[in-house]
Amino acid sequence: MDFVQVSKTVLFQGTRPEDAEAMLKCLEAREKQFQKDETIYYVGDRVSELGLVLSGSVLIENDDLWGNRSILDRIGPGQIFAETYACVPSEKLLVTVTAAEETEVLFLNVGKILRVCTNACSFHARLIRNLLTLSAQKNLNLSRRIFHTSAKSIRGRLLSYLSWQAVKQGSREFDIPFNRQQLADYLGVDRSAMSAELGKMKREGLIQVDRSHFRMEE
Amino acid sequence: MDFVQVSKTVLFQGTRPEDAEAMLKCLEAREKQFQKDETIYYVGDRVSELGLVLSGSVLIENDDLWGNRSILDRIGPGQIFAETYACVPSEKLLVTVTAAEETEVLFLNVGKILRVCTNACSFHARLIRNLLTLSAQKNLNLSRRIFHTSAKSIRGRLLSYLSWQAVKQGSREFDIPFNRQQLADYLGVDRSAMSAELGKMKREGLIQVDRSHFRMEE
DNA sequence: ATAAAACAGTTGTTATAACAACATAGGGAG
DNA sequence: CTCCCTATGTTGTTATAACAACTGTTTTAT
Repeated sequence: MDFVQVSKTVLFQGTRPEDAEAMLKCLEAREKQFQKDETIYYVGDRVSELGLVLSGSVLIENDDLWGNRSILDRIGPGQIFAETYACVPSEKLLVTVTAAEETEVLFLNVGKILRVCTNACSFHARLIRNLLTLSAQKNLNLSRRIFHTSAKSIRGRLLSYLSWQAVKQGSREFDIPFNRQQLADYLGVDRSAMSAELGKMKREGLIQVDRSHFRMEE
Repeated sequence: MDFVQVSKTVLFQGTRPEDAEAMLKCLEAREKQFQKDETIYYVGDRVSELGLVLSGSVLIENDDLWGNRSILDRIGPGQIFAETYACVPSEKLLVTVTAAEETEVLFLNVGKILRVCTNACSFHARLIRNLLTLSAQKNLNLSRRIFHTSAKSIRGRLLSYLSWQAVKQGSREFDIPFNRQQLADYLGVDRSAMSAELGKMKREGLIQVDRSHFRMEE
């Protein structure tokens, strides 16, 4: 395994490669390879290990009762998945995780991470801190999404999201990291209806739009 | 301060009162009292301390640009608030926190919790673990809410929520912890429209309902 | 340079939910 | 018991968004 690579992941950042190596031993991490479209975790599973993507990528998907699959997220190299469930092992997965391509995953038992290592492996603290930070950040992302989708109208949702972006980027003029379809999915609305609403807002002089570039008027 | 009480809070659970006492010293916790309606944290603030409610309760509210205030949550004795923001101190608060009544709050600096205590105060580990578990649980709650509100129709949202309750409670027949208004708020729909939809589903033989008691038919 | 694919905007129709206003039922308190 | 208050259900109207089908535009690949 490439410990330099591991030490640069979101979970291990701040550790040195040789520390990462020691930690993986101590944590009895196991590595596994998946073929494209292979399922890694099934909806309804209970899990106690988080997954760290070493190469390739995995899809977090919502397969509903009628067989419709919608993709919620894509996790690439250096990112982790299922960490929330692994922190609360009693909860069943609401999602399915599959390999988007040929993928190598490193599984880490969160229980072991949390238990203070008897070998006085001091890096656990760092790992736990990283985990907490990641969890908190995810939390904020989820809260924000709920926030921006709490308005009933498309316009309300757009204004909520765009105002936040303006504040965040510290300017009335800014770019957003979504195309139209992605923004519509994020806000939970129909793309064409959203497009129409953006057009109306433009005509009313509320905003200026060009592709992913926006400007909020007074 | 009552250390027995503190040791029983969500954050300190699993510690002994005498440990809690040592930890509070070590963490330089500060206690503060608020009058009813006094603001504790303002929207837009950046914070590095989480709040532990010792007595009374606080409201987490969303005050929008037009002055409408909607209450997102109420945090009572033994519960914590602003912990997510305190874990990511660069993020501005999306909400305002006010005292719902006369309230005592203990403020704890998360940075200090995360830094390993030089006094080899071993209880930090416990605290951090509790914090991580709380964060993960909150995460799951938020994810679930997004899940249940991702359907476009009222019926879809109801089925998503009710099916989940049935699975969670391991029975087609179960009670939910909401009244109609609360459920409507949770699902982000109009109460009367939801009531109508429940009636229709009842007539179609999909469900049986009596107050907060539900039964899902095959 | 051209074809193909992805992206974005437009329009008309239809389905659906919000909203408002009211009706009814339940559950205390006296 | 009956009055009151709250929770819940009902209905009709209106506003709004979804949906489908299409056009035009930009990007990418060859």
